[in-house]
Order: sequence, then C-alpha cells, then structure tokens
Amino acid sequence: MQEETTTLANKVCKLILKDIVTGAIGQGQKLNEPELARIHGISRGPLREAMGRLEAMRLITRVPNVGAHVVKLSYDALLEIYQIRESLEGLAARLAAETMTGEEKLALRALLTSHHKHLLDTQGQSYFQQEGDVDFHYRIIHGSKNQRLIDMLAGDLYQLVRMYRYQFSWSSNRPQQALKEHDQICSAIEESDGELAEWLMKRHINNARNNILASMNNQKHPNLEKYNE
Amino acid sequence: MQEETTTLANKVCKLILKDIVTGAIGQGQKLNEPELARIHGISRGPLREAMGRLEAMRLITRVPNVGAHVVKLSYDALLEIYQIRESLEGLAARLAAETMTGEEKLALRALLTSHHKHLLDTQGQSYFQQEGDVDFHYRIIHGSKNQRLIDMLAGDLYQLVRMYRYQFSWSSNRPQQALKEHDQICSAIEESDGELAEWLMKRHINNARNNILASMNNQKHPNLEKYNE
DNA sequence: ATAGTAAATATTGTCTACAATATAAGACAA
DNA sequence: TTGTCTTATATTGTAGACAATATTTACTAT
Repeated sequence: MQEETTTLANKVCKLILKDIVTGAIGQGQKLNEPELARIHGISRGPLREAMGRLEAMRLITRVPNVGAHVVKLSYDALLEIYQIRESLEGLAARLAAETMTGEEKLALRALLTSHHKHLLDTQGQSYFQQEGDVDFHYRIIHGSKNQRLIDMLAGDLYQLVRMYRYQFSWSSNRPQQALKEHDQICSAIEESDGELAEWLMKRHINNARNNILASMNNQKHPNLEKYNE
Repeated sequence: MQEETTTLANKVCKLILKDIVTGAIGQGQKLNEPELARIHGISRGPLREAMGRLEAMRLITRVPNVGAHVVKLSYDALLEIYQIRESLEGLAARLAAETMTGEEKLALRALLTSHHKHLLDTQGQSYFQQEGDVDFHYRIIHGSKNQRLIDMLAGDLYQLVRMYRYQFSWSSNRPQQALKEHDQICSAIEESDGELAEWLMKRHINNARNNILASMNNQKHPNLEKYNE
C-alpha cells in the first residue's frame, strides 16, 4: 500500500463533495468561503481550489464577485443527465463486452450474485440497493478501458446521479426488475456480445429514467426545484 | 452589448488555452507557475485557478508537489475521444432534429451553403475548412438544447479536438465528402428525422476517425507521442 | 569515471493581508 | 409606508510572503 500523497484542496474537496451529495449542504445554498475554510481548518486558497473542482463537475455554480451556490436538482436537468447516461453507458457496455478480461467478468458475475442474495434477505429496501446499483455500473464503466469515458461518467456525472439518489428515494421501486436487467447485461458481456450489451444497457437506463419520472409525478418531492431561477 | 464582468483567472485561462491548443506551448511541456504568472502579469493565485480549469478539461495534468504538464496527444487518446464523440454527437444530432427551431435550421443550411461556396473558391485546402467543420458541429451540439451535453462537447472535448487539428493537418483530406455528409445530416434535421440524423452523424464521425487513422499511418507525425509515459 | 549521498536551489502548497466588488443597513423624501 | 439613495458591512478577487516538497548540484567514496 503506497503512501498516497495528496493536497489539502483534494481532501477538502472530497469532504465538501460528500456534504453536497448527501444533502448536508442543501440545494441552492450559498458557500461562504471564510466560513467553509474555518470549518475545515484551512485557508481560503486551497478551499477555492476545491471549489473550482466542484464547479468543474457542476455540483456548484460560481458567479464572479458574487459567490458559489450548490446546484438545484431539477426535473429537466435529470432528463439531460439520463439522456447522456443512456448514450455513454451504452457505449461503455459495448466496450466492456469487447475488452473485459475473464477475471473482470467473473467479478462482475460475483457482484450480481451477492446482490441477488442481499435482495432476498432485505426485500431490496435497503440503502445497499442504491450503492449496489452504482457498483454494478461502475464496474462496467471501468471495464470499457476508455479512460476519458471513465472520467466523464464515474468522475463527474455519477456524483450528480448519487446526489439525486440521496436526496430523493426512488431506487428501491423496482429492485427485482433492475437486477434482472443487470443479469441480462452481464450475460451479454460474458458472451462478448457488445452490440447486445449496448442495447440492453440503453434500455436499462431508459427504464430507470421512466421509473424516476413516475416516482416524481406520484409524490411531492420537497427538495426538487421544478425550475432553477 | 452588456459589460462582461470576468476575472483574471478567466482571461488568463483563455489565453493559455489558446497557446496549448495552437501548440505555442508544446505537448508535454512543463508549466512553471512563477514564470507564467510573470508573463501574464498576474500573481500565482488566479494563475493556479486558471490551471485548475485547464486540468478540468484535461488539457494539462497536475501532480501534487511536482507541477503541471501539457497533455501529450496520442493515438489511443484520439480513438477514445472519437468513440465518445460518435456517441454524444449522435445523440446531439437526434435531439437537434427534434428540437431545433425553424430559424436555427435555416441558419444551419445557410452555413453549409457558405461552406460549399468557399470550397469551390479555395479547393478546400484552407484553414477555414477546419474551423468551418467545427462551426457545423457546434451548431448541432447547441441545437440539442441539452445544456449538460453542450458543456461536455463544446466546452471540454472540442478543445482537445481542435488541439489535434491544429497540431496535425489532416482535415483537408476529404472536404467534399465531409461537406456532402454535412448536407445529409442537415437534411435529416430539416425533416425532423432524429433517428436518421443520429445514424448519419455517427457514420460521419466514424468516417472522420478512419480518415484520421489513415492520415496518421501514412505520414510520420513528429508531434504525436505514440505512448504517454 | 560512476554511483551514491548531502547540501543548495527551485518549485509548489499554503497562509495572511489588502483591494475591489457586492450585499445589507440606514437615512431621507415622497 | 414605501422607494431610493447613501453609507457601512461582508464577501470575493488578488497579491505577496512563508513553509513543505521536489529537483538539481556538488561532493565523496568506490
């Protein structure tokens, strides 16, 4: 285990990222630099660097001379994200099917087996189900071996996806169906059928999107801003 | 014309970005903070912010306590980019076909007309051809109305594409064919045929990729690093 | 001459202080 | 009371100085 040399900006960035994703720092909230710096025991320099990275992954927006605010989750922004996910994760699935090693495929199958087992135990209502889904998609994304794609999906886009998941609670709606779809995708990857894997993944994400839309229409979501100002 | 209030970091970021894209700052070159700050007449604070943004769009890479280096263009990285472009610009073309206004469609057609005229005048060997192609794709990307997609493609990915174009010189290989493909895409958009527009765009980008590959194999490219260390 | 080590230098990371801008508070007039 | 202007406060943007780390140079031993 090598010593991971890092910087204050890095560490604080991760901390603030977590607070934003989980909602500890609420949507639309102003980020006060001196206050945040004091909280984390650092000066404004590295703090501003950390904020710059959060801005780059579009978790906060900054206006010159005014300041930074946490993004507000919106219906429209979610649709945008899912359009992109459908495209890029479809690509990732195809690439994964073409390039994943035998070990990676075995590990992916093992992950699904554990998910299946867990689903039986808990009726799929647990927090685990959410992050389990994230894990599955992460594996495939990384299996694509396209570093730029990995960075785009796992680095930036998924933080927002996780933010939606934390601050609403929709993902436990159809765990059995989702797991079945994961199984199908995994099988296609095992058979190195890239075309099928892509098609299945796109449909899977499309289904997830529709599920979210229905969930949004059914219940009032107090922390969903329909329109950003 | 409203007064565009901006910051030093913003301005310097654009300047350095241009220098990197055009090759004035070469691939793999080290970016010395005090020196760059002195050159632009600013202090290291805003300079580091500017560098943070360049890092976010992956034009430079930074290692803690070591410094920042301009990325090295590589065969593999280019393939990665074109895989992503094919996916995302295909999506953009479909969305554009579905949502572009009549005015936007007319403007797109007008752009192609001017390109066609220019091609006849100059036999397509000019610099204009390169940026003209960029313009066409920009229009469609923005026509998608998906802000996140626009940022990903036009904000980050395209800077790298432009960097490849500036530092090699391949795009004048098949201007007639490219323009014809643009025409087809434009027609599909005019007819609001999203599915066709997507398919044509993906094929168009695939052709461009193959053209680039051939170009790379034919001539020795002095500033292409086959492998990044 | 070369490899290894220690001092010297340079560069990055961080902090503090100051300047510029925006926001909030208060006074005044309608 | 309400709206507007002025003043005061707070916050962001920038600069410069110091600390920590990395790189280079010089020296010694083999």
